[in-house]
Amino acid sequence: MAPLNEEQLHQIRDERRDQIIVAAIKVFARRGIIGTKMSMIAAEAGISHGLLYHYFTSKEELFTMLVEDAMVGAEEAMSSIYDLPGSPIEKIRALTMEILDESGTPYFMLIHHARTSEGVPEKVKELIDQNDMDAFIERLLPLFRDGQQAGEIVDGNPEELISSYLSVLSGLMVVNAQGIGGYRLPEVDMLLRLIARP
Amino acid sequence: MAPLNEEQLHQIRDERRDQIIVAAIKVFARRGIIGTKMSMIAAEAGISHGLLYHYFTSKEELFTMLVEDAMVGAEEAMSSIYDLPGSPIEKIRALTMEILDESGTPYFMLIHHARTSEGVPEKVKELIDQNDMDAFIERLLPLFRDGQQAGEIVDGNPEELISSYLSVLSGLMVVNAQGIGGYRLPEVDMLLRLIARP
Amino acid sequence: MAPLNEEQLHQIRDERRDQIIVAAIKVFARRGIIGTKMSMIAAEAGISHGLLYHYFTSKEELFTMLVEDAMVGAEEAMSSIYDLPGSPIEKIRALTMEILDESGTPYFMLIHHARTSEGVPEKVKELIDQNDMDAFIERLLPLFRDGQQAGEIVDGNPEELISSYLSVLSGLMVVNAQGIGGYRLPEVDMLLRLIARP
Amino acid sequence: MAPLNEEQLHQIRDERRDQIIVAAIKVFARRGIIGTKMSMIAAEAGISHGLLYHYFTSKEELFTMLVEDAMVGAEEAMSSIYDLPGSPIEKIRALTMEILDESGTPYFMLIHHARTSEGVPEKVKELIDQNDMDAFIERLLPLFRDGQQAGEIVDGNPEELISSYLSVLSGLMVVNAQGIGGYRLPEVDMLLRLIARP
DNA sequence: GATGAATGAGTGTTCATTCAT
DNA sequence: AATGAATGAACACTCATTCAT
Repeated sequence: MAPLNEEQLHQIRDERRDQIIVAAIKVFARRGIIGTKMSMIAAEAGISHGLLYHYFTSKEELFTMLVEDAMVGAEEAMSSIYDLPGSPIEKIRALTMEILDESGTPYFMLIHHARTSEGVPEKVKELIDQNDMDAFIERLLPLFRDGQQAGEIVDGNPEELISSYLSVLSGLMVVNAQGIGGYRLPEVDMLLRLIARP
Repeated sequence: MAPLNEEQLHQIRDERRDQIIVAAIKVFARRGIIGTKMSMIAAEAGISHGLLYHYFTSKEELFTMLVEDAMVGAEEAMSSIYDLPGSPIEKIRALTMEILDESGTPYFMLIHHARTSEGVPEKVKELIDQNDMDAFIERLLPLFRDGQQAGEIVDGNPEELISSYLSVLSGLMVVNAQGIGGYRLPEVDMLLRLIARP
Repeated sequence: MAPLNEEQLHQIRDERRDQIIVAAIKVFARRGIIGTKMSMIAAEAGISHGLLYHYFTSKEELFTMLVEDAMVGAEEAMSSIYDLPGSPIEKIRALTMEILDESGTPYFMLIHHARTSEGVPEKVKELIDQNDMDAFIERLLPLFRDGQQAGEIVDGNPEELISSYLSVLSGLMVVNAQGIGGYRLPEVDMLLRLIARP
Repeated sequence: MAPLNEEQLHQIRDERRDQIIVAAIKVFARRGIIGTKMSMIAAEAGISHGLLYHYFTSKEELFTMLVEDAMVGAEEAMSSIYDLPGSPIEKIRALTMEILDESGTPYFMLIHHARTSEGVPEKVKELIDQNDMDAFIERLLPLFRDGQQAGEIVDGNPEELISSYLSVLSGLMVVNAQGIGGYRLPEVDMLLRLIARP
């Protein structure tokens, strides 16, 4: 009796959801939560604003979901480097390149906006504050320790090294995110000097 | 019945203007142009929101003026290091500390917001894009060249070095500006490794 | 391949229509025309909201039709008491119980909402206003006259007696309709004191 | 320095508040909380809708406040009859007339809507459910007991008598509230027969 | 100069209704 | 006939800006 079978329906829904998500990441990343109008997302996704609300209950919910996804994605990226071949410093080089790679930027922008904007549910901010940097440090600690023992990485408190290094990367992503120009993304080799032993 | 003479009135005007400017920098820097409500600035300045409009025609005008001032101020800071004693790298160290110093942050945040926000007249954005980084490079070029010749600074295209270095500093200011935590400001010595010869 | 013959289709149509009508009465009676969403009716009827529009052109049309039906039904109930045995006051007692009986309430609520809501076409309101009470008075007039002559009913203008009595009953239905509590449905004997000679 | 002194300001505020309250009661009473648009209240009060929000945070808050006020007012009306001269039944007659008087109707409509509508904060519904009828019964109990002892009021559980009687009055107000006609407000003497000993 | 009441354009969200399948 | 994705008009609420005092 059903005019569209279960599967077709499911497919449409998934397509639309993805359309919306892609559009939303793009707009949110550029403009933040306050600067983003639902109508912008709808326009970017090529649908009516009403349809957004078939898929997401509210702007807040949509943003929150994206941030959570972004955090999972960031952590996965962080973890994945252990599977890579090479010495610690080479792994860090690979990670650095992946982070600064254009495709990853929107996720970091999302997290940045989540941290600094107003309209974000307190719940999300706490989630980010607690999770974020500490979780990343946790992940990278073994790698940096190895690097220090191997003499590839400068001495000093490894937690501080990691958080400093990640802060630099985050900052670069934020200022570079909008292609609006002016800033320059340093070469990876330059960035590695922050932590690499000469 | 004439309660205030010309001069006193003038003085009040200037005082009020300054109050507003200080308050506006503070709020704009933290929240950006969209996230800032005129009422917030008024509250921060301790005046009524109506009075704002005696001094500035609009939110946009106020923001624009602050950005322009900030750019002048940043350039002055840049220039002033030539008056400092010490080797090139020591001057850069001093500049770095000044930039990252809390008091300077709002100006950079303003410029950052001007670059990335919507409500800003295109005219201002262009002004910033073209002026900003190039002007800074111009200023610092002699210093970096000296450093390279003295063997204190790594080889390579000095313009790229400068813009990379300033991009890192800008990024750090942006992610650190809100005291919201998570990020860590690296030590100056660590940052200097980006450009200093070992 | 012709899976259903004319008659079966017709039967389905009628069944669906009835499902919708029953559901709509229930929801409209409780929540009024504004408070009722088409999706509520669809859910109550166990069908999709899209299907509603195969059977009724609009919410307004559906509501209007129900009200008209309700008025016919109410008038029939009014008339039927003449077939009952017993003295006038006993007939009125029976009518009172039937009206206040839970099953009859939705119809009166519908009429009440039709009278007081906005979305209802003015045409329907007028219909109700003119028809409603006067038609009922017409129907009951012989009964009340008989009762007065038999000394069972208090003296006075019978039209006024009837409309007052019916107003009391209507009011009680309205305030009791939602089981939300607080109000109490008086005993029939108490209500009859409004018109019965002691 | 202040352009309008404290007192003038206060007066304006009070005037506006009252304007709004009067307008809101009128519109809410007629159309309920869902059927009432803020723009209707603004129009009725002769102000812009924006100004409503200088005085009340939200539609819900406005409605809630009115209901609370109405309940206080209703209780005061209830209590005041003890100050009246006359026998119990005469006091009840006076109360009945006051309740049914046109000026009191909006308050009861408000309470009615609060009880039956959807958009009402659960908090208010509970407040009403618990308070409302029981509080009224409490107030009137001594009076009805006196009346029964004096032989003016019929025998039977006085709480039930009171709640039945008040339910009848409430119902009449609801069906009569909109001047839309059809219904008839019974004479006080007729209503008193519900409880008065012949 | 100073205040805050007042306005209205703009944004998030809901829901009746349409339509491809 | 039946479904649910899709649209857009309507409404609550916010906030930059104006203006009487």
